[in-house]
Amino acid sequence: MNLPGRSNIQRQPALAEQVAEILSSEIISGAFAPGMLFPSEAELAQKLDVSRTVVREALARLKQDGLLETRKGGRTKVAENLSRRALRLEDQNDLDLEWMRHLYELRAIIESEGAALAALRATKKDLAHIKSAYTELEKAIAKGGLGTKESFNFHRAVVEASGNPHLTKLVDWVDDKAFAFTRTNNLIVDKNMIDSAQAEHEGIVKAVQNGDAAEARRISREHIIHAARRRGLNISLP
Amino acid sequence: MNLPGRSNIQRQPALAEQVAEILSSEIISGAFAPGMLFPSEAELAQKLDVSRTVVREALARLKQDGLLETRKGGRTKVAENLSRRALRLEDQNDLDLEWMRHLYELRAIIESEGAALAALRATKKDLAHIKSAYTELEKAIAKGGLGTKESFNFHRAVVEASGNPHLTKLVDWVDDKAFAFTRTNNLIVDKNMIDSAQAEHEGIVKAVQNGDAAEARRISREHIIHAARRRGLNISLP
DNA sequence: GTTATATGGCTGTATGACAAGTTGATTTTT
DNA sequence: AAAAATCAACTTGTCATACAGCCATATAAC
Repeated sequence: MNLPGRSNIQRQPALAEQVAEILSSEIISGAFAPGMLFPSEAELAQKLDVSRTVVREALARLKQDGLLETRKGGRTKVAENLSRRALRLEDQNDLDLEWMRHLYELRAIIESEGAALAALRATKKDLAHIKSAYTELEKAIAKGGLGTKESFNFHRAVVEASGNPHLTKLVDWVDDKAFAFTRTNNLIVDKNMIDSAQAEHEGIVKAVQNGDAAEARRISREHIIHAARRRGLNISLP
Repeated sequence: MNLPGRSNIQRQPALAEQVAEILSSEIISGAFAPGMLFPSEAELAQKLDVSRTVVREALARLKQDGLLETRKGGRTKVAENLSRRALRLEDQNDLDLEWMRHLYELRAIIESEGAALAALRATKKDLAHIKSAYTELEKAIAKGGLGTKESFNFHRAVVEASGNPHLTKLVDWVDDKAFAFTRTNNLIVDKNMIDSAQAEHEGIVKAVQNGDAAEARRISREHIIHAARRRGLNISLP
């Protein structure tokens, strides 16, 4: 017998989710212009042949994404400017290597610039935070662990020192996706890899401490490129 | 008489929105660990003293954000890895200058790196696209317009040539927010500003065309810094 | 012609009902 | 005693209905 495995059995997504998907792509594709009136819930329910409940839950999702705006009594409108909408990198399959390669490329860019800014702006508190995260990482490795979580915290501590909350949030987000990739891929690691990675971490700490932005950027960028390579992702940056 | 103006009258957000806000912050603050079971809809409805309908719409929003996962019959769980969640820079008031300053800083970083990559990777098609967008922008300015939309398209064309879809999407998103700021602030512009901006645009085109990544990066970065300064936002980058 | 006033339509909320699936304890079987 | 089948309680998904509150437009009154 050769069963397909639980995870490959396709479960029909909930109706509300399907409806949200449909309406969302309609809006994004431009079938509804910004500011335009949206069909009423009753009309949508009738056309899609679902209950108003389902339509409302779908609309709730679109509102959350900033695609629609509603007012009690008034009619639903497509958002005037979509600038408020959330950023979402369509969650491609985690195993899509090209997708991940581009993500690591982005990561190399924003983390290295974050490190450069950190070198210029890190307060004493920031620096203490970075060093503490570095120590934690070292401890985790000494214990024989991979230090995945600690590494994540170290990178976060560095970018936090950049003083730019948007950049911090972005790096946080991207790193989270990258680390998820590591988790799902059960990466084979040897002591060598970990040691060289840790050497790079140390280099970042020193550069930030010395206020050497260019060096912090350089090492950080190299570090991510190496990290990507360790995961079989080949990236090159100018 | 001194009325507060329509936009200052506070409208009570819908219950579902408030509930979503509450639950969302509970999760993000860590009160619910990833993978943890979430209270049932009935329980939430009772505790929050709202109907199950409201709870369900709130949950629909959280599901859209990738914070929760549900299965018919099974209990709702906090997402195991929050990596799928959407990125959202809490839409602070557009007039929060510090917020905008940081946004422009981020913009300078990612656009300049996008331009650098574009210089290395732009195909003939990409280049034609960039040039066409540049021409459109010139036309719009010649007509006496601000060319806001055309400028947006030009920047998008450049980053698209980077060949990195994530970076493209990110730049698109950030630019959209930045341009919204320009719109709402009714920027005072003089011919001088427009001309110097256009000169910088031309510089980017040439650098990309020549495959000069460093130059493309430099000009692009300067360009955004100037753009920010024209809007009264002072940023400095290493 | 301008100002009040109905009116129908829309979203927001609540309630009740049932289907379909999961979960964990209970019972049965081995 | 251990494994398997059963079952009952609970959970999410969906539908239907009802009504409150708000909005825009048509209608009536002045």
